[in-house]
Amino acid sequence: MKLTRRQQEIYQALRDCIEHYDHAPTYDEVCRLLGLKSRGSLHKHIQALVEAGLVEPMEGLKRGIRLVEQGVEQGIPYLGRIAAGQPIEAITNAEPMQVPDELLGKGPCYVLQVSGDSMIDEGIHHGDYVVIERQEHAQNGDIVVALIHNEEATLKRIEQRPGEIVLYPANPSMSAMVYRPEEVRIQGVLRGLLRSYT
Amino acid sequence: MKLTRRQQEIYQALRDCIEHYDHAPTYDEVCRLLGLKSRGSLHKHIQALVEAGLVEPMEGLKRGIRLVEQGVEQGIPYLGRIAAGQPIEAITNAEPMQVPDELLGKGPCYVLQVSGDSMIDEGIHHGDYVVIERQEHAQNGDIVVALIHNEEATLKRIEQRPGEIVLYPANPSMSAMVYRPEEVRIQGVLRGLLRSYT
DNA sequence: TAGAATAGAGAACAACCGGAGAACAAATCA
DNA sequence: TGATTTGTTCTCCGGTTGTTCTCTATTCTA
Repeated sequence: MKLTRRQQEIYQALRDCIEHYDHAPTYDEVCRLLGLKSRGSLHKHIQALVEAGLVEPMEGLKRGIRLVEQGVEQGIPYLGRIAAGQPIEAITNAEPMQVPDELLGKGPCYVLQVSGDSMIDEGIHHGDYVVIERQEHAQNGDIVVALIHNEEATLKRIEQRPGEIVLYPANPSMSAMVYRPEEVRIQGVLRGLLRSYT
Repeated sequence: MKLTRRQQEIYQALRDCIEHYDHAPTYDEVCRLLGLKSRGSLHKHIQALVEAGLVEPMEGLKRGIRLVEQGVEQGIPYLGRIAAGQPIEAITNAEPMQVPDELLGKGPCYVLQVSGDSMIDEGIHHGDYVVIERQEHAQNGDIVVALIHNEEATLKRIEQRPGEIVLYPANPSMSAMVYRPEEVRIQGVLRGLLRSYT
């Protein structure tokens, strides 16, 4: 979305205004500051800025005009290695990582680095980065991040049957594990994979 | 598309003008700056620049004259599937693809989609995207894009011996191929891999 | 030298932009 | 609660701005 000249002007004025004040200014205040006599006119401009992603839309609830924080290309949080034996939420040190849109799911995602070769037959190697969509349910056959006994996180293919959950590794030297449903928590579903050869 | 002398002049003036201003200038402003008295005259020149891809077309909207941003955040060119049997340079339809920095080499790179399962034991599957750094030499053991007999491009692990080049697939049902050095051209080295599970 | 290509002037036009203001509903205040 | 503020939606209007057109002058070329 490209801004017109007036929209740029107003965005600038808005930035200045918001630095000076420390509360979110109302339409009337901004109108007075810009010499506008009609809230309706301002509203059209603000609307354009909202669509351009520069101003927070106010869903009827909050009042005052707020700018969106310009978090420069945040990326997806990288949460460390999997098979490290702790729940995903527990990891706080989440530095962002740039991931192409094609590898993302629809919902919130995070990135883990794979440790071990338990999924080698699926082409998932030690050291690969996997993109995981955060969700607590999965379809049978999905590859999921599963937290077992609330302490060990692992990447496996899942099969959910009445009364039991089977986690299949993809490695001939390892065998499938069967759990009771309450022993396993799904923490996300595999959506993408990245590998660096350098 | 070739520009006339006047069109080049105007393009230069436009660049300067846009650096000075901080907003997109209107036709009238540029006319004044160039000493033109008619918008219509300028319009013809701008139109030529739009067709040359140097100025953004303004699709009926009135947002002033904007230059086309060159090269910023373009992404890596996606050149199509490998094993399609044609040299990489021959492909012209190169739409950009966003690739994380971690997967890039130092030099210019491109992206191919893998066709076939000849590298399955290396965890490279049919449909995966590979990031290739464009270079004509490789170290033994590298996975490279090799062009054979100037017509068939393929992704293989390379072993260069005196007088011969061996290309190893990573698939038990396929065997290594031996070529004379002049039969094989290296077109790039594997640097990264992307896979989507959606 | 005739004709084509290039440049500019100017008029006419339609679409867009920016603004005014009224009316309304929801949130907030007294 | 009732009154006021505040965001939203709507219509209307005038000026700006991009576009299109015709006409003319100049330069280049065959």
